[in-house]
Amino acid sequence: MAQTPSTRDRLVTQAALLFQRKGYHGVGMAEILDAAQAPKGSLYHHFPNGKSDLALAAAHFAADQMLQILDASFKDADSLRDGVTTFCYKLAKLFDINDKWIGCPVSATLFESPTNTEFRQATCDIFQMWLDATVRHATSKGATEAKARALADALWMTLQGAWSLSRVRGSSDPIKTVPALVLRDE
Amino acid sequence: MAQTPSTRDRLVTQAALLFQRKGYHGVGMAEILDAAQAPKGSLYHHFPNGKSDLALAAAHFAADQMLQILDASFKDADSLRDGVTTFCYKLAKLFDINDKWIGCPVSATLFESPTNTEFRQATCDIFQMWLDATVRHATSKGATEAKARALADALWMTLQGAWSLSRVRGSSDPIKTVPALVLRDE
Amino acid sequence: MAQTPSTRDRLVTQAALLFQRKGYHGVGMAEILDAAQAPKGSLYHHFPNGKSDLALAAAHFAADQMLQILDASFKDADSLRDGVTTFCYKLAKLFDINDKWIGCPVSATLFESPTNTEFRQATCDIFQMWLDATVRHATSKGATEAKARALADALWMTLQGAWSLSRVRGSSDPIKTVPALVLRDE
Amino acid sequence: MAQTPSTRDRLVTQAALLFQRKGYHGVGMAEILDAAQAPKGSLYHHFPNGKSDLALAAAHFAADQMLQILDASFKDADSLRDGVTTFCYKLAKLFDINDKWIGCPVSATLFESPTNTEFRQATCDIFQMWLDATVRHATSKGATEAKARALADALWMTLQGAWSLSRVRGSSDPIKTVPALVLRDE
DNA sequence: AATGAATGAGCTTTCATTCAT
DNA sequence: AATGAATGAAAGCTCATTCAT
Repeated sequence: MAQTPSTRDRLVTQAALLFQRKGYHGVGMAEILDAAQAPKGSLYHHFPNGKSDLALAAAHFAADQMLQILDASFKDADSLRDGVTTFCYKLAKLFDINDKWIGCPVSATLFESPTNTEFRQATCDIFQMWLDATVRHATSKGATEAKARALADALWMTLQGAWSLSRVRGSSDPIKTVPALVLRDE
Repeated sequence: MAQTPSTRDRLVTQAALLFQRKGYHGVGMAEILDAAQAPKGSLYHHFPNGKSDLALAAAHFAADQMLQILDASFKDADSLRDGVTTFCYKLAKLFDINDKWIGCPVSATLFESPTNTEFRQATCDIFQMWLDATVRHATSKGATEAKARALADALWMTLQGAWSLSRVRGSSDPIKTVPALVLRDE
Repeated sequence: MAQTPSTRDRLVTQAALLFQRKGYHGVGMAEILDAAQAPKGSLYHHFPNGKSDLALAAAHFAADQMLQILDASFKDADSLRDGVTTFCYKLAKLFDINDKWIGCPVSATLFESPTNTEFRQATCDIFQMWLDATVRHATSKGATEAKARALADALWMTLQGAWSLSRVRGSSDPIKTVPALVLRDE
Repeated sequence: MAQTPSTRDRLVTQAALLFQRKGYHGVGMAEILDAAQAPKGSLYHHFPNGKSDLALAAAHFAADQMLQILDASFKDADSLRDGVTTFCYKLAKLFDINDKWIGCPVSATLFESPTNTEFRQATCDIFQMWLDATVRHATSKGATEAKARALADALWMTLQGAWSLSRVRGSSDPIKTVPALVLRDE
């Protein structure tokens, strides 16, 4: 049943991975096309605005993946603590199997320049989506609305920092310390 | 008494600023040369290895600046809480006067590609320098060695994330929440 | 029927001519692009490795031209002496109509540096191709295999030197003395 | 008694070697200065016209060396054949100890472009100097003036070609065949 | 939807040279 | 005689994009 992914899908998948590793300006179109095994000219059919369209699509794709990991982590969790911990350890594993060098798939992809408002807005929207989902999961595990919001904020901010530190140190340990840091009050 | 800075110094200063805003690959040599009012050919006299040498020098320069802000914040602080808070608010102000779009000056400058071990090592060294200084300040304000270490780790990791979030939101608020997050146990 | 040559063909032709006159390092890409009336970016579409790819293509193109001149010289020749003499005089004419400043199209193009093994191997292959063809023509005119080999060796070595001397003196006379030098035993 | 060579001498020696290996355009001033351990700014004191002056000095220096080898080869020679053979074998040895990649020190250094008349004239003068010396040695060994001239012409032309072929093949064998080729009539 | 050639602005870097000291 | 900083033109090459088919 496993179909060969379409050219468009391959482009998005590979772009997401590459941008996440080397940043928007660190990846060239040729590299993406090569990784996706896509012919040179076909890109602008799928993404009329070229690289920026592709980056946005890649960021949204990666954001959805992240959301799925979050949902899966909380689905079978017995507690808030359990859900957060599972989520962070899943991300730590993802980090390890990606050469210990991936960061937040969205900020790595969409931090392009101070003046790119389209990218900034998209990043903001995605972060809000993640925060909202986290709040939902936290309240479903018994947290108050206020506590859920505070936890979600702390979780995602700390995760951003943990990704940076993990890359620098070449170890997923910082990511694994996130639950302890954000759940101290529990 | 204020002397005109040397060409080399102007290059480092401007490069530090630009890399911090747009990342290593997001800044071209021409842009740096232009900002530093330096002629094209003179760069490779001071930095034989070109852009990468300049980026390393810029990162170390920015790292020292950060250290000075840290030292100044703790010098007149009455307590650990006071020092951390002053430090974060100084950074928040720095963020605001820089178009609300600067991140960690080191990771923005030296996150180039997974395989660049020289950059990764330099980043690691600078982070350690920051952590060591923070531990020193914390113990001098009465914290135990263990507590000082834990605080330093949490502070710098959370700061990394706060910078990201502040950029996304166009507001220094996330940076200002860092003290509360890392000092909850005090 | 004469079609406009393709961009690729124009690049190869002009590159062959320019390299032959000024050597690999003496010709810039801009000069070749200009001579071929080709836009800057198109070169790396046809020659992904840039200048070195183009030089190899140019050398092979020039080598084939040389082979055609050799074949034509021997085709209607009544004797070995006749073929060799016709060949050298054709080359002398070519030298004269090229500002009296062209050398061996292959060594001028591919003598780049001692460590460039790819260029050295290509040069070696082309020389062998010329030698083999010469041996074939010589035997077809009645020479023994051994004599044919000795003649081919002497011819091409002497020709190399004659080109050098002709350039220095600004006269095709040295080239015209080659038949006498290599056919003394006939 | 062995003095440290002057900066000027070191520049000429190293330039001669480098030009001979990589050609005039294949060697940069920085490379020469580095090889000669000479400070950047001092070159234009010794060679006001820069690279071209240095190349001319290097070519003349190498030409004199060649003349000394020629003289030494004929000084103790019992016959014309003996002198020519010794000379070629000395050159073959020189070729071998120089990574099997040196050519005529003069044409490699001074073949710059078709329009450089100063270089062309210098090359012509040096070749004439070599030819004259060879004629002198040949007549001193009993050859007639006419025979001596013919031999000198053949010797130097064949040598030029032999150097090319030796470089291509990475073997001094072609150089060693020169005596046989030019002395067939003896 | 797909293709490969074309495009020229832009990239980082190297060039031979000149300057003030 | 020597020095190292300065200089900008030019080097070879890559860029994201567009075009005709």
